[in-house]
Amino acid sequence: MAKSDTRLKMIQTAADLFHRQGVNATSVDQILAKSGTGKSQFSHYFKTKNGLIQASLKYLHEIVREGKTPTGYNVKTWKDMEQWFQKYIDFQKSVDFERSCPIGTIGNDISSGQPYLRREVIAFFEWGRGQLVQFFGDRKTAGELIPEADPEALADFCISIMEGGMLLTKMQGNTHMFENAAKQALAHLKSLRKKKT
Amino acid sequence: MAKSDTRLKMIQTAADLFHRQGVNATSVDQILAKSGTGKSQFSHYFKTKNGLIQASLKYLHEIVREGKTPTGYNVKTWKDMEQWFQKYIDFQKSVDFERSCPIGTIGNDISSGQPYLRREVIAFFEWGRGQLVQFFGDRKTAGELIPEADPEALADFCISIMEGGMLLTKMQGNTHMFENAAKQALAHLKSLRKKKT
DNA sequence: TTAAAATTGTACCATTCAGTACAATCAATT
DNA sequence: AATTGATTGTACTGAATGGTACAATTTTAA
Repeated sequence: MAKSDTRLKMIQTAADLFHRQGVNATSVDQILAKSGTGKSQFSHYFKTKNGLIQASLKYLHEIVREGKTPTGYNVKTWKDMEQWFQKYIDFQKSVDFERSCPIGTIGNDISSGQPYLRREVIAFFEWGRGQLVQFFGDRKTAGELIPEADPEALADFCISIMEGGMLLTKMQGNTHMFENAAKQALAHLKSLRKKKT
Repeated sequence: MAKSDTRLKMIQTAADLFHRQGVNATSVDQILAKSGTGKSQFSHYFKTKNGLIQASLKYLHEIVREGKTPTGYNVKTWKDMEQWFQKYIDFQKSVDFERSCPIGTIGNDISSGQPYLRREVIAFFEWGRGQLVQFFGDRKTAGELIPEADPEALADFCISIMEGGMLLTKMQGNTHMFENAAKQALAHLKSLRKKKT
C-alpha cells in the first residue's frame, strides 16, 4: 500500500466514523481496524488522535470546497439556493437519518481547550458563509434584492437553519421539521426579492 | 445525605457535564467525583451509565417544562416570541459560548442503537414543538396571522434556527451568526402577521 | 430494642483506551 | 548488489473506562 493510499484511507475512514458516531465515540483502534491499517502507520502519519482529527477536518473542508460532496456551498442562482436545503435533506434520507452535518457533529465534540481543531472548524464555516454572502451580495448588486436585505444576515440565517434542521433530523429520525424550516426559509428569501416588473 | 439528595446531585452534575462536554466525553467517575458521591450509590440508583443519561434527560425535560431554566418554551405573546431567541443568545453569552442546547448536545451523542434514550430526546422536542405550535395556532385563530401561515411549519422553523444558531455559537465562540439568524426569523414572522387596520 | 431495609465506602475486575518500542520489511537510488 | 530511508507488524505499557462484589453503616419502623 503506497503512502498516500494508507494515509488517505485512514483519513477517509476517520472522517466517516467521526461523522456517524462523533469524535469521542470513535476510537483510533476502530478506525485502524475498519481501514485495514496499523498502529505504526497511524503513529507515523498523525502521531496522535488529535492529529488525525485535524487531518480529517482539513479533508472534509477540502472535498466540500472542491464540490466532491452531494451537498455544498456552490450557490450561483436562485434555483441553486432553492435546491441548497433540499440537497441536505436528500442526503439525510440517503443515510437513514443517521448523520447530521459532519462539521457540525465533529465541531460540537471539540472542546474549547483544543484551539487548533476549533480553528479548522471555524475556517470551514467562514468559507461556507463567505460563499453564501457572495451569492446574496451578487443578487443584491444585480438589483434582485430589496435594499433592506443584508447578505451576511441571510447567509447566517440559511446556515443556522441547515445546521439545526440536520441536527433535528438525526435526533428524530425524519426530515419533517427540516423540510418545514427550509420551506419557511425560502419563503422569507422570496419576500426579500424584488418583484419582476 | 438523604436518598433524594444523592440521586438528584448525581443527575444534576451529570446533566451539567453532559451539556458542557457531551455524553461520550464525560465518564461516570468524573460525575461521581464532582458530585461527591460514590460508585455504590451510582450502581444502586442507575445501574448503568445509560440509566444516568436517561435520568438526566428526564430531569432536563422536567425543569424546562416547569420553567425553571433561563430559556424555555413558555411563549404566549408576540413579545415572548421576540424574546424567545434572545434568551438563548443571552444564555450562551453567560456561559462563555461553551454550551449549545443541552438536549441538542446530548441527543447528537446518542446513537440510534439506544432507542430508549432517543425516545427521551424525541419526547422533549415534541413537547417543545407543541408549545410553539399552540402559540402560532392561537395567534392564527385570533386572526393575527395570514391564512397561509402554517403553525407547525413556523414552530419547526423557529426550533431549527435556535438549534443551529446555538451550535454555531458554540463552535465559533460568538453569537454573531445566531443573532443574524434570529433577526431574519423574526422578520419572517412579522411578514406573516396581519397589519393592524 | 431489634430486625429489616436502605444507603454507603472500599476494593476490585476485565476491557478498552491512546500512545510507544522496536524489529522487520519494502522501495528507491546509486 | 548495497545503502538508505520510508513503511509496516506485533507486542507492549500505563491509565482510564464501565461495571461488580461485598461488607459496613445508617435509617426506618415494628
